[in-house]
Amino acid sequence: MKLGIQIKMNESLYLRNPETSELGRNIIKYSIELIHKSGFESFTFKKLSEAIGTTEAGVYRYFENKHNLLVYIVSFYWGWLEFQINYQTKNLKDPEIKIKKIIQLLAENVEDDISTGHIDESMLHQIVIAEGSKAYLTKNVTAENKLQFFKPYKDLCNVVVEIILEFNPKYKYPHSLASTIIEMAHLQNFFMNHLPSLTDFSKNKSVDQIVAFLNELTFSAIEIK
Amino acid sequence: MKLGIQIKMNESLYLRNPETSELGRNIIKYSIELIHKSGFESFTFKKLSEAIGTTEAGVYRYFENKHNLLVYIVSFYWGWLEFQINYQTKNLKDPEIKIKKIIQLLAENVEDDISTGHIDESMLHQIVIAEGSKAYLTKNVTAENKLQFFKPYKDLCNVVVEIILEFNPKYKYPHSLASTIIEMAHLQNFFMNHLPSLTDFSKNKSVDQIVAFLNELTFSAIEIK
DNA sequence: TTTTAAATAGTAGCATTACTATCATTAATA
DNA sequence: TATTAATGATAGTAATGCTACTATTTAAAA
Repeated sequence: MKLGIQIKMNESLYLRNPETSELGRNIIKYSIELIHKSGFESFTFKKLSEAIGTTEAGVYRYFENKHNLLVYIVSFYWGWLEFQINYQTKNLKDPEIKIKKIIQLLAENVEDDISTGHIDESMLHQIVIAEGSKAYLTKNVTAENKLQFFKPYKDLCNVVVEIILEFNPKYKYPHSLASTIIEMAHLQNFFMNHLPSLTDFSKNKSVDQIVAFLNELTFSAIEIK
Repeated sequence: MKLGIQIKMNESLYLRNPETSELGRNIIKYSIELIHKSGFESFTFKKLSEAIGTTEAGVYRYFENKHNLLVYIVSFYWGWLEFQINYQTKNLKDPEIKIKKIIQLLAENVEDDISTGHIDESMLHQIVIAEGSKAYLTKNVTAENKLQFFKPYKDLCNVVVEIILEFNPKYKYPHSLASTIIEMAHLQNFFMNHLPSLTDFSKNKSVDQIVAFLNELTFSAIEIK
């Protein structure tokens, strides 16, 4: 039996669970490829269905629209990342080491995780960097938030909050700092690669520099004076 | 003679300078209103032209597409904000006070600045919070960056960089910290209003808390040990 | 085994979006 | 007055986003 991570997805994200059929899994697989290759704006269900070898209507049976599909794959990423973080920090006692591990996992380039079969986490990571915030930057945030569209993101944020408070229970802004770390791990990566003058990392484009920046920023903020 | 701030816009953003005609100024004015009201995704040149009382083709004579129009109004905002920052910090000597002033100007709700006539800066501020990052989160960033689409943003970032280095010339990440402050001044505001559990500001929704968070974060990062 | 219903796939179409082209009219300028 | 530039009106095209309907396969019940 093959060992696989099972990430339970919010049912209101889809019309039919894409994990339950070959077509469904292909929708996820090829949408990741297409969005990665040409960006979310130029991505359409028409192009996706042609890539898969099905029809537009076939895709619409699984997802109401491309926005929900984006939220689905982004949510999958956050769920997967939370799993990685829990797995890789569960034996660590020192909250300082845990935070450093988390920052590294957030910022570092992902290698494809074979345990999830058809999903290429490395591509997914790139998508979340470039398109992730489009999941919540819409006029429907409030409605979608009520449907729990952003729960995986919030859950991840709360994992970070807990460890920040473990390090310094008196720190006043654990949630804002956690969301700052998560967002900046991605945004500084995007800037480094596309708008390097907004960062200090232009020389060799290594994520290690982002990790160093975030470590300094985080620990100088939460250290107990 | 009426005193007005003149913000020189990048010419490759438009086909015809919208500042030079009534129709052009209306395009800017009503696009800010419509994007503010219904969001950038649902904004179309058709709807805009109907709001103005012209035709779609009329709008297309000024802007190649709605993306360039978004970049135009977002750029205007950054240019306007840089002007405000320069104006309000020019007599300050102490870099600590300057940084605090900048953070306040970045995070605080903008009141409409009558000196720019048809442009409502308060609405514009809301748009930049919710839609601003869509200006650069595209597959064309590199090409658009070469055309200087993001220069006003970078210029503002550099203003912050200079003052950070004035405070602590040895600080290693002035650019990344500056872009973090700018992005977070907006994103924490968005989260506070729409996804409050990602922040620590849910109670009374005051931007003062964002200012306090960013001040602490910034000065703990750059203080000389 | 046949019948029948459920699930799934494919076809076709429509309204909107994102643009482009043409031509007449008006306003500004030489 | 002639010329140019800006606007307005109208039309058209291709792509997008989505829906309704029809055909086919599959699986359960008779």
